[in-house]
Amino acid sequence: MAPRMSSNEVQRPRDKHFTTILLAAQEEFATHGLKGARMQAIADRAGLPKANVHYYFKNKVSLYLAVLNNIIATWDDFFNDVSVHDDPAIALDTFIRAKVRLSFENPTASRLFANEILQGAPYLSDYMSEVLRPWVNNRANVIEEWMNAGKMTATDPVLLIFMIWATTQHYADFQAQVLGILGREEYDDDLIKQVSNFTSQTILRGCGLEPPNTNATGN
Amino acid sequence: MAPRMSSNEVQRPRDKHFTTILLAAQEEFATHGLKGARMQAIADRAGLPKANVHYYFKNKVSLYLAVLNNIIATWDDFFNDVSVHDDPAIALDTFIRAKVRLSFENPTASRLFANEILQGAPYLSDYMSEVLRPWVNNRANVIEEWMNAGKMTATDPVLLIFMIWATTQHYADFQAQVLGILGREEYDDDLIKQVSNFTSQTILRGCGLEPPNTNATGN
DNA sequence: TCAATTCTTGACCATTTGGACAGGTTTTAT
DNA sequence: ATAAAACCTGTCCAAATGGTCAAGAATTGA
Repeated sequence: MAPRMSSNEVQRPRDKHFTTILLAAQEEFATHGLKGARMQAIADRAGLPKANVHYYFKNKVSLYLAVLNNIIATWDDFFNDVSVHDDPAIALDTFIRAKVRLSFENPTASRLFANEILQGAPYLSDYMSEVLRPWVNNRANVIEEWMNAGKMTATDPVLLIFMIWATTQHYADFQAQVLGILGREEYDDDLIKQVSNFTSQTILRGCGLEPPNTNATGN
Repeated sequence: MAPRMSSNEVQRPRDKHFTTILLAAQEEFATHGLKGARMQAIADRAGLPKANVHYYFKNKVSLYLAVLNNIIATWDDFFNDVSVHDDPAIALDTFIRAKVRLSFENPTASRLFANEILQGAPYLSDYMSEVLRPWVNNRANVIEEWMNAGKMTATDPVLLIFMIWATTQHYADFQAQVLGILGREEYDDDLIKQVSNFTSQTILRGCGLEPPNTNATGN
């Protein structure tokens, strides 16, 4: 899965192609899924002959897995560090805004995941049960303690996390629909701000929290 | 696209195969998208030889379009009939619950749409701009009048519709993820109820509305 | 009854697709 | 300098795939 490296594990300059292919594959897989993706299309996106792609990646599935792992490794969630002692309004507001920004600025990763999950998450079932599930439960506990402390309305914290994911990822996964309905050609900073504000305010209010001052936060 | 019919336009018994194929294709396209879907797989799902599928549908794209049109024709939205004179809390609650129910009980249609939009909605751009866009704007106007009348908090009504879509469809499109995180094998009525209540309550509160009594509505 | 129409399907074909590979070029280490 | 290692790619191939077709079976209308 990784390129052959010299014994001291230092990446060589040539291995930039490795990254190029990974990104090209991410785009192709994100729009067409595993079965729908074409190795030739990936090679074209990368600007390389197909045989060169096969030099770096044994076959389509291993390339797909490399892309998935690469995305997962990149994720470093804001919400990780939040604890009971933090202010829930600020924590959730920060989390939501970060997710919206990610959706607008790096939609392909989100789309690739969406595609994988639409197909029944055949290559992510382990990740789901062994990584994501514990993460969600852990974060849900923090939210629950906020609720127990009377800092916010008591509801299901897991469903709250689902709601935040759904609303924010929507702008990555359904970009074509959003743009079509808004009658726009592309996303711009104004829309990010608008969506961030709306989403944060509506969800926080929905949890019985007072949204932090919008003008003060500035994004 | 339609099967050959006798001159008086009455469907023959044999044309049940038409529907069978349409449903089989819907499942295959929902999980693998247009490019990823295999005609043989559709034939297998339908329990028919591939050549028979081609008797009813000229080629893959025309079958895909037939499925899309069939789904769109099926949709009859609760929220269509709502007007300014209705109570926003009841109208939105009803809308949200209907969408949740649809997501849980007929997820394939939602997934097929998700797949199409992930690919950039190449076969739905007309539908987006000529049907969905007017619909959204029209419904947004109703919501806006509620806001102007002080019946609910003033925010962006279009983004509110997006939020409702996103949160409800999430349970259809990301079923594999939801089940994986909840550690369940399948959806059940309890979860529908739980999700309906949570989603309705949180979004309504987020709009400054008092959610209708949960126990009274019964679903 | 019987001819016209509709439906069914095994066999087949052209193209696409994932992938192998050999022979060559470039880089690296000594 | 030179051998070893890493990298590149044109060419090829077997399998998969979308789609055709002709011959036959079933149904229909008169």
